[in-house]
Amino acid sequence: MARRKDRPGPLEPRSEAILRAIIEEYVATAQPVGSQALVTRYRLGVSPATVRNVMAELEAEGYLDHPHTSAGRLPTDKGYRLYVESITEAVSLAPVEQLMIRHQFGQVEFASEQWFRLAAATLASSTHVAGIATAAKPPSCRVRRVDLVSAGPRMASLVVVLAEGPIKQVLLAVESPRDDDSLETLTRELGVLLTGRSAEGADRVHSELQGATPPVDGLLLRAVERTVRLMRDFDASAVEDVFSEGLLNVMDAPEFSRSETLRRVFGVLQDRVYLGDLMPQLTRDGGVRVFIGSENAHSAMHDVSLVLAPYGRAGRAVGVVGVLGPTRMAYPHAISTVRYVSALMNELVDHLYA
Amino acid sequence: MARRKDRPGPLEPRSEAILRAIIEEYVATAQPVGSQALVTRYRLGVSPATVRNVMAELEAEGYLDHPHTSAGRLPTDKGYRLYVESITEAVSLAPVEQLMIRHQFGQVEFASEQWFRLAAATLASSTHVAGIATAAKPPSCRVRRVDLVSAGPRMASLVVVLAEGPIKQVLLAVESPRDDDSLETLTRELGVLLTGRSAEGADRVHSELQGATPPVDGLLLRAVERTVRLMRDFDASAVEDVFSEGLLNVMDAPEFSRSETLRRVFGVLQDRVYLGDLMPQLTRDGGVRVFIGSENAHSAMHDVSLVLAPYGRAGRAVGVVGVLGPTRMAYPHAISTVRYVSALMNELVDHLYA
DNA sequence: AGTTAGCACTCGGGACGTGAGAGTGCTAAC
DNA sequence: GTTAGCACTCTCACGTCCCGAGTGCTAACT
Repeated sequence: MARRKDRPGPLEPRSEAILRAIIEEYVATAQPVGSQALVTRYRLGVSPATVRNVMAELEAEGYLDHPHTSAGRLPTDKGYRLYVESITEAVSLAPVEQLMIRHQFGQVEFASEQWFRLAAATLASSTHVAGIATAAKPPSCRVRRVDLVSAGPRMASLVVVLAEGPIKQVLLAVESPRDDDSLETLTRELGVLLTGRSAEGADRVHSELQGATPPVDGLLLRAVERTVRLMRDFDASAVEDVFSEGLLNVMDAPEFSRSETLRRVFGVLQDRVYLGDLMPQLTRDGGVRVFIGSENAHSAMHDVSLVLAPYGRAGRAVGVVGVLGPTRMAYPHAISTVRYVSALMNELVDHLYA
Repeated sequence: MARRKDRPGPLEPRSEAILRAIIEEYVATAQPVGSQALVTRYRLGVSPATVRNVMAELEAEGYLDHPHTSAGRLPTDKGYRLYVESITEAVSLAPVEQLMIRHQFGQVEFASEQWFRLAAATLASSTHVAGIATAAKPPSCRVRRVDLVSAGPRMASLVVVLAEGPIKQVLLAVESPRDDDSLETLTRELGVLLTGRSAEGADRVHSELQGATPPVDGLLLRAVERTVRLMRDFDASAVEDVFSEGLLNVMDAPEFSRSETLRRVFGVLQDRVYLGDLMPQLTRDGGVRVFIGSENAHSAMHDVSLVLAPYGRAGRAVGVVGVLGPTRMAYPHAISTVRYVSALMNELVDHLYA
């Protein structure tokens, strides 16, 4: 061997071509692939014996694995990683698919819950794995408007519209019945007190009201307090709602036909914290990021890969879209689809802030 | 046989006891159950041979089935139906479970999205099958409040608060930039025009505005038009959002370990129309209703059962809660849990309108 | 020196046969 | 009407066997 120096540096082109072929074959068949099958199916211009030698090397360097002696090879996470690195920039989505996706986005209310759901569904159907989308969320919020409306004899509904779009609603118990006029007055007072406030600002208002003499209306105070709480909650989380579609696609993969692992994966996914922790990485370099198997922080995710990209406007509203599938995933297509969808959503959001 | 008249009327008590035992055994084991196993495990006071005779009868009458000659029996949908009829009123939920469920409902915002999600999740975890809940929805809506707030240079967010709670939001494109004051004015006009209107009322307002001379502000007109549209959509659908949790629980059942059917089931479920069609039946007689396998209208649901109950206040806001699982389901527990949860939700909603 | 043909070896998995076990239906006795 | 007895059926688990795909190694080839 020429470069038997064991430097982990770049592989020889031939080795890389073989690794690539193995991965593509394995992704397609889910079967360990052997040297014979490879040379016949891919024009490699070398004999099976040579392929075997290369395979042995690749295995020694940790790119391939070997379920048992007389079985073919399959890629390790490290192997996938190398493969993904080599294709990330290259691939772009077929124009037909671009059109189909773009068309779908025209069908629903922009930036509504439907919109995010659609993003996830589109990714799912286009890649045949699970699609994920989080609602776009600004890093911090201000009160745009507050409304207190009656919701029954003993209940009032507090509606808080935050800058950049999101709306929050909670019910408040009303100890003594109020007529609509009284609520109207309270709404006006709330508006004066809270409009334009950040969470901290609202909190200061709350403190002042608490100490006020004479004491302010109890309902007013509680409304302010709830507003503060929901704003704090909002600021604290890095992502808003998580929408996922096509989780069943992943179930189809033979490696998951049954297992308990999938259920754990879904659990982790619904937990907004996990995606939230990824946000900084994603927004920092902006493009599509791939997390392969054991590269995922959470152990429940060690058998799946995530292909994620941020979208939105830094400082205004940002979210994540992407797909989740088995590590044995069609990365080129997944990456190009995610890239396209995120770019499209960027474009649409940009239009909003143009 | 005494009553060999073949009248489909009530079974002899002994036959029914045996059917009951078979169902309970089959639900527990998912294995066809044989006469021997039955007599040893349940004190039936008769010999296996007798049980076999009864089984043969039950099979002839369509309550049992027979995968192959030398296998045990398993219940048909008709068998489950009889069984369910015989237990529906009887069972009530264990006090411990009641407490646990009640406790959970104290943890989240009343009548929020979280609340419905919780109902589904509670049902799922308590019954180990999938839980379903739809958001409570009044049969028709009126405008409680309208707000138009800026959502970027070329966008405005239209927020419509409907009576009985629900809030709708859509984005409107703004052709020429508006300052906040101008939107404020529009909001006031919208309030005057729409507050208290039903969908029809709002539509009339829209018609009048359309013909008005001089023509009214284009954005105002569009805001009214969108309000009408979303109110119509709201009125048209019998159920609002459908929340489901624990779909994976169902996947665990051996009969579904893999199959395509489940995916179709989930698809149907997310389609609000299906549950919507059931609403009239559910609200009419108010209690828990069970739909077993082929009793379900949609063919995709022929392998699963639904246990559903309405909740809410007729004329105000109503929704559905329930569970979905394999026909081989622990009906007594499912029924009692659904009944309890729906009663609890009723209680909480009643409190609101007290 | 790298490449390749040849070859012995290893496993997994499908085909096959077999026996045990569970279950049935029928008949005849209780 | 119930039950014991029995012959029969079918599934399933288990062992055996063998084939084939695949490997690693060595020796020859370019």
